[in-house]
Amino acid sequence: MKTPLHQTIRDDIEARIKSGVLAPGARLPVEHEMQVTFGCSRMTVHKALTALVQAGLVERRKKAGSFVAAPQISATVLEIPDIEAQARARGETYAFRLLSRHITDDKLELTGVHIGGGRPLCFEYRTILLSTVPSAADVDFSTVSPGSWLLQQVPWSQAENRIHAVAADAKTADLLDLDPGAACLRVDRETWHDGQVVTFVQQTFDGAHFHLVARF
Amino acid sequence: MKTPLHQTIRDDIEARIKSGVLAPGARLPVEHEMQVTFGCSRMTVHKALTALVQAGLVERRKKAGSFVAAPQISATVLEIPDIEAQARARGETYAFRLLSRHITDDKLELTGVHIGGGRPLCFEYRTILLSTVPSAADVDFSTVSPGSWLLQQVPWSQAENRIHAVAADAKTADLLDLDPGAACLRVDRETWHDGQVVTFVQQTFDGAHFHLVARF
DNA sequence: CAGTGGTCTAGACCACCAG
DNA sequence: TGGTGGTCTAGACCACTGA
Repeated sequence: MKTPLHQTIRDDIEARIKSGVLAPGARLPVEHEMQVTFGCSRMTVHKALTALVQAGLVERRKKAGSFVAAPQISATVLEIPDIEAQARARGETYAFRLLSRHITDDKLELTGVHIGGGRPLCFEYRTILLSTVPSAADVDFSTVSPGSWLLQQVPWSQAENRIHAVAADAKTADLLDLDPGAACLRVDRETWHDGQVVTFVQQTFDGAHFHLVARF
Repeated sequence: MKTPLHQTIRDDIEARIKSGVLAPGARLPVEHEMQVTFGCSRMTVHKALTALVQAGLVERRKKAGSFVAAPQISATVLEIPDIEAQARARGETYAFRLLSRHITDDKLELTGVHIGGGRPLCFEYRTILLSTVPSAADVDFSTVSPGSWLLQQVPWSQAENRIHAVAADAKTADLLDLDPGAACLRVDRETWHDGQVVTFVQQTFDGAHFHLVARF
């Protein structure tokens, strides 16, 4: 048997929940019982149940027991696109074309267009906080995409993405080769590191040719 | 000490990664060493490291060791809105107004508007597969939102969400009290249960007053 | 081949909290 | 207050895989 025992137990219970045999609110056997039915130690049962808790399928309360959790759509995993990686994955060329560069106070402001396969994919407006990333002032972003540069400079930051639908203004429409007023998907991402804001970026995509996918 | 030891270990390593003391690619001590430095059993160290692997901060390879993972923007957690719950959370009244109901073959087609605080929040077009949920044919959705009804009927399904930006057509604009052509955020969600499609829903939101948030 | 992580055991003590 | 889950131990064997 190459599949771990705790995985087998997890799958067994998960199948019973997803098939509806165990309805939401139903009580599961206590660890001591399952230890007997599966013929293993309590730790192994516990590991399986802990995984189910983290998956959101089970809720556990001391003294009360373990219960099938109430279903919830709320939390899904969203794949935020790495524009460069996506373009290259399609076998297309990729380039970042810098449009403007401006320094005010301690902020570096950039605008540019991500180009894949010769076509404009995304308009980007970005500010980089020089107080957090001073070296950004000396980088030539006409050859390097600021996104990938920052990813290497400031690892393991936290980010918040806000997803909007906006009408393309004249400038954006021109750059993305759209009709003015066309519906666009805009992703605003603020990135933090160690409590300090690193960068804020607005990325605007053609709504007709771009969408985000989130799976549960 | 009320915080678990494995949590302490996890936090310790996580802090060193996020502060940059441990850069991406850096090798972590082997479990046997950490067991000594933290003065605990190997299982406890293992539990902490396993949690870090699941969080995507650490990668582990047998014989090679444990390494700080390369940062990745790609995977974030998106909070798919429960329209009714959100409205009620704001202290507003909520209602679902059924606009049309139509049965073709084995599909039930519905359109309706989610209304919160007296204002239209979202236009919804939905198909429910009667072969999967036969009882849906007999439900009066003029009093019950089909989304919440289905959530109770078919627990623990899987879903895929696609997020688009679209221009409001005349009908949608009228229903949502928008100008025709206004940019709207549209969430298409297909729901599965046990390999069978349960429902497909298109929800259209006013882009000016609605956005999605995804945190990492 | 040997170092490393993955898994598992058979116990133990404790905090919590519903009955 | 006793049942339940949360945690932890000090071992053990094994699978994998990189040096």
